[in-house]
Amino acid sequence: MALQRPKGTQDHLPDGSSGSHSKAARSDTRAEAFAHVTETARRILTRGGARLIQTPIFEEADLVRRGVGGSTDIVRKEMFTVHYFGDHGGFILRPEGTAGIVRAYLENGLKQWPSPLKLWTHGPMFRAENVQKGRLRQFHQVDYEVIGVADALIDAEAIALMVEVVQTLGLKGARVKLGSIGDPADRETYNGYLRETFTPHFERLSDDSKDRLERNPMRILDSKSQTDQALIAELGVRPMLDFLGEAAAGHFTQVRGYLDAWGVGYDLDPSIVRGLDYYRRTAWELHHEGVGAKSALGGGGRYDGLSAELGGPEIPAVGWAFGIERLLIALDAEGIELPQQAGPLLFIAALDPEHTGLAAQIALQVRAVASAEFAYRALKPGNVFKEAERRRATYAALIGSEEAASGSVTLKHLQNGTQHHVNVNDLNAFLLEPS
RNA sequence: GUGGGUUUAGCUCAGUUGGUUAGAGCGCCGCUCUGUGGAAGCGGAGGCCGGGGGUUCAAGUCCCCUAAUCCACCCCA
Repeated sequence: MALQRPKGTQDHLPDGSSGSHSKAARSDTRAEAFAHVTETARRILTRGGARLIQTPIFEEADLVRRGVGGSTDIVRKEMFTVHYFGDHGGFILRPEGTAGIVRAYLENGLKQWPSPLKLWTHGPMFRAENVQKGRLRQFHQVDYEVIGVADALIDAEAIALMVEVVQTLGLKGARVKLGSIGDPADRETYNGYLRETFTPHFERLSDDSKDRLERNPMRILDSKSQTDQALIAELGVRPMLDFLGEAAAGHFTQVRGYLDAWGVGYDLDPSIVRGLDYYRRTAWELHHEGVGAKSALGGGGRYDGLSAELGGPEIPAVGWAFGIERLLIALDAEGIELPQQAGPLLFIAALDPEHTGLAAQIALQVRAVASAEFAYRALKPGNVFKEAERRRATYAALIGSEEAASGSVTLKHLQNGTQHHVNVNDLNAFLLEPS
């Protein structure tokens, strides 16, 4: 096929655009379902005081490398770089939202706003990954960040908000997996412990885990290899939570205390490892069985170290993001139908070509108070209703010579079948009456 | 980067052991229907069978390459 979108991208089409209303477009490409997710997130997050922020979808390469972390797969092999003529270090299509938001916070002096500053955004992210279920090269996230406060109360609020967004959309099967990766010193201690523990048994590790032992030993713990899991059990490997320092342990206890008190459910998961380097302490993922191999809808955590890493002052922060495509997959798996754009309140058509302009004029008049569409050409009476029905209109109106002469329309409510002659001057008011 | 499956109309799919002009359902357009919709009937448009190469008298069908897509590994949302 000559015309083909780039690998790992999707067109977001109007809902139902495959032709029939009974057969929806593919669940992961419905533009109106997407909009419903972001609108729901906006409503919930802004109620909590979050302000909308939008940052560029490309950033300086150096910002992304330092923000995400040089040891991550994202930086090692998944970046889309932007080249152009000129003497410059290059740009990168953003693989996640946090680094750009923290950059904007520092660059624009947002620290003078009341603290903590709660921000939210949504938009496309880019990773040069191989494609599979719920994994795209351009995907979309809803992103929430709270900058400026280190208190555990803020972590707990962030988790509660994330859960509220997906539950408000109707999702039932999502579970929070909660852990803590401690402070950097704690993690260093723990990684040392893991290396000491596994190195004598190096040959028994899977090939992937042999790699992990050097790069990121914590990854061994959630390996899918049965031999790895058997070895972990046999050695009685202790969890990260045992190695939390006093400060991190206290913080984690507080987070859990708030969630318990508020009735926000979660599963304690000591093997939680975040993919990005900047995380500290609280880390969590939101999982759902419907979304494929990795089952993660999204994740979040505290990243008190990022600001300094980017060259700013030490500023504590916590945030999360979820993938909109993955959320739609999960909703689809639960059979949840999201609302799509409603049809017009009025569809109006003329019976004769000389009145089509009048029909359009009336539609324009009605648009002052409601949605209205018109037929661009004259229709036979039967087809007026057929066309109105196809557009899912509430009312159909037709104009023949009698109506045109008397300045009225014949108006029919398509659901209950009631019909009236309404003067054009009274039409707007009539349409607004409850039917 | 690796392994496996798939690719025929807008969508979901048939297509015999290779053999004339490639089919169905839904959808789309029109007619029956010039003052009343959802139905039904009839008619129509729409395909270089993902792309390229090869075998053959003959390829949607067999072989090779390639792309996309789906599932999985690594890893992430």
